[in-house]
Amino acid sequence: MTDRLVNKNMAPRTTKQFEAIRGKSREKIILAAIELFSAQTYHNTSVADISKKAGISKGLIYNYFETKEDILNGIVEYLFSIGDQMMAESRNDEDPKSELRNMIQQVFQFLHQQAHLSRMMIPLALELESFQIINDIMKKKMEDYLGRLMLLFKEMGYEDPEMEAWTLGVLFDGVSLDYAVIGKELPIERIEKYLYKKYEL
Amino acid sequence: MTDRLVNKNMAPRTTKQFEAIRGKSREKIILAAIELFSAQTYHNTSVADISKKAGISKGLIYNYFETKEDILNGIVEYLFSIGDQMMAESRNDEDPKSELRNMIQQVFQFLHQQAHLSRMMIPLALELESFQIINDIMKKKMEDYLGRLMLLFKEMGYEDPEMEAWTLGVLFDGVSLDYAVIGKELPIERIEKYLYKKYEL
Amino acid sequence: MTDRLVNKNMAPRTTKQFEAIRGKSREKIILAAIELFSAQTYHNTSVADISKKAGISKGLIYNYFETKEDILNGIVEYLFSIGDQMMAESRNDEDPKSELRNMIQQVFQFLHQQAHLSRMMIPLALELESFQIINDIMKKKMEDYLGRLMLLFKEMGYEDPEMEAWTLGVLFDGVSLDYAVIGKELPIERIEKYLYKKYEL
Amino acid sequence: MTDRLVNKNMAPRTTKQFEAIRGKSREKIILAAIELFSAQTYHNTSVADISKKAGISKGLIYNYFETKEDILNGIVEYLFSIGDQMMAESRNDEDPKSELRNMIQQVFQFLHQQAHLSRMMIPLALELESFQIINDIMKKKMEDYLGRLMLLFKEMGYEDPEMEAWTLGVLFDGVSLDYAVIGKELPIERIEKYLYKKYEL
DNA sequence: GATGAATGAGGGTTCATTCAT
DNA sequence: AATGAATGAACCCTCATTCAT
Repeated sequence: MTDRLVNKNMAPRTTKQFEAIRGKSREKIILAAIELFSAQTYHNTSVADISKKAGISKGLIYNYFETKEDILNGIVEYLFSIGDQMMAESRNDEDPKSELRNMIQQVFQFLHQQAHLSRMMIPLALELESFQIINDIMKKKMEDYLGRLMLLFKEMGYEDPEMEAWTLGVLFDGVSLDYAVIGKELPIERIEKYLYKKYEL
Repeated sequence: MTDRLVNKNMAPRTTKQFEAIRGKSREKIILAAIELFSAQTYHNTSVADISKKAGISKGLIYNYFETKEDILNGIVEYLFSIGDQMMAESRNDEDPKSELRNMIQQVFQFLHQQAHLSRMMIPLALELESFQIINDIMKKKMEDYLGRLMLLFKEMGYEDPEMEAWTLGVLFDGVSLDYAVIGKELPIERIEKYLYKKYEL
Repeated sequence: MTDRLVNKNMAPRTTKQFEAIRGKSREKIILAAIELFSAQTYHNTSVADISKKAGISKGLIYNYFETKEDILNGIVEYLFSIGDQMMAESRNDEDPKSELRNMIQQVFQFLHQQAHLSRMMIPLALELESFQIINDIMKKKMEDYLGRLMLLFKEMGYEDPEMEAWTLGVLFDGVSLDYAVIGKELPIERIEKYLYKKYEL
Repeated sequence: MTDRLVNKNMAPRTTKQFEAIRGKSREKIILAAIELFSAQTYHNTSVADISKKAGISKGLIYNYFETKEDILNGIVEYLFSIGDQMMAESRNDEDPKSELRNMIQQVFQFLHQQAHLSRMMIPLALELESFQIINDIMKKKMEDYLGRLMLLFKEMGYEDPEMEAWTLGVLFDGVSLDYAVIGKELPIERIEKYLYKKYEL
């Protein structure tokens, strides 16, 4: 009789084991929720739908999230933890032009790969009162992003770097929205190239 | 001869009168729905809410609209009937520069006055499957709009009028989205001026 | 074609008609709830149970009561409107002895006929925090009742009318509790007679 | 010779040790349950609440009790084992007057110190069908108690000792109920004194 | 055209209980 | 003996829609 067998029959799981289980279940729920919220809206997705897609019971979701809305918080955290990583990677301080190029490239890459996320996040961003917490986080991130753009335009010698940054930021949001709405009919590749040319990158 | 006697003999007029009454309740419903959907989302607004705000009974709504979703069609029709009017007025063929200026001005004026409409329409545009009809209409309008812009940029001698038009169109959508989300913190006046300067209008 | 037939096919119900309908449904719900709460506790009775016993749909209950708890308020109001009537009738100012006799008689009559109401109200009275509103009403009624008893004992020349009143009031509650718990095994008739003898009524 | 070695060879002692451990967890559960049921009702207390307050896991509770309801049986047993002890102590056969005084004193002392227990037990006693077992035990105890009172009143020469006993017993229950409901606003000290005076103790 | 009572499916959430470890 | 993740039935409540009047 090995230790493992003894353990199996007599001892409760260790804290570490429980944590591993919890992590896995949590992620299953978040991934299922992202998929469904993107495809059919937060409001048109029931907790039962999520549990079904995640392959778990309805009740278990409330072992990990306090409310359905709380799942959104989980998603936002999850996405930003990925997003932050991505942004950090793009920050090569060589020169402003190549960094700006990187930033633009990243936005369009993101659209190509994760268009469904915009489809999920935009409507939520618009429900101001309901999801204030999410909005606060997004506003903070946006400011960071804009500040960075402004700095780059300043270094590149633009006359009005602030408005230049705003316009580009707004354009990014426009591209996200339009791509989410009309999809492939939006010529994102050509828009991307047009931007490189415009900023001489 | 009283109205009532006339009614007895002249069916067409009666029908018209009915339509006038119908029209009044219909419009009340649409206006109430616009207000509520803008302020608190389609999904967070109940049919009872609409009837209360419109000052009519819940049941009456189903005399004019088959379902709650059908009210959306009504709203879209209503808005476009106004929008077309607006657009026609801006079309002064004098010269492309003043027309472009008019178009930009109109977009920003609309934001100032009707920001809540974006807050309502954007999420709906994103619920692709549910509101395909709305989407089709919007796509058509968008094409008209883009075509017009392209023509103007061509007349103004731009190198790549197609992308120039797309970029401006996308930027308009970005401004709408961002203004709907962050409101007054978006410097729309300065963005507007920046555009006039950029296109030398 | 009579007026009635015309009415039937064309006009909405009058306000009065609606009120009549509402009154009937409301009472059906309250009576069903009293029966069920008495027999199996507030907590062991579901809203579905009530609707089933009342012969209506689950949803309709929320047309008349905001929450399940609100049904309790309705019950308390309903019972007190009956109770007040009863108490008013017993108040014959001839002489204190006959009035006290009436009051005692009433308590015991009530027990005989409505023992199940104690079974419902006592547990609720004990859930202090949850049903504060109900408790407030009951405390007020209790004070009135005690005040009345005190006055009677004073008029009857008792040495310590205040404690005499308290003791009798407490005894009433004890009888209610014990009768609710052990039922017929409590010799209420003999207790009643014993009280008449004790107070020489 | 260490304890562990002893265990290997002496099964009975091992069992005892296990029971000691079992006992500890069992008691922890019961004490936690009493505290919670008193403060917030049986129905408003979850098994999770109990396990948290007891400082053990949810699952462990089901090693000691078959169901949540079964915990109630445990509580009743526990309380009566204490109650019996208390009652035995009060039984000083010197003379009936001092014993009656002792009994009254004990009831009021109990109220002062353990009012929360009434708040827990009374609603449970009223849920007849669910907790029949508990009720049976209580009825038995009640009879013993009443029998004792009757004897005392007989020895003290009262005309109708049976009704005298019932009235006092009922009054005790009324005091318990009212104290549980209105708390300090019930003048229990004065009621207690009033009883001593009434029975000339 | 107009009313609002009535329905019933479905939504979010809780919780006693089980079970692998 | 002990843990807590997992289950699933049940609960309260909402709301689009219907219908008698």
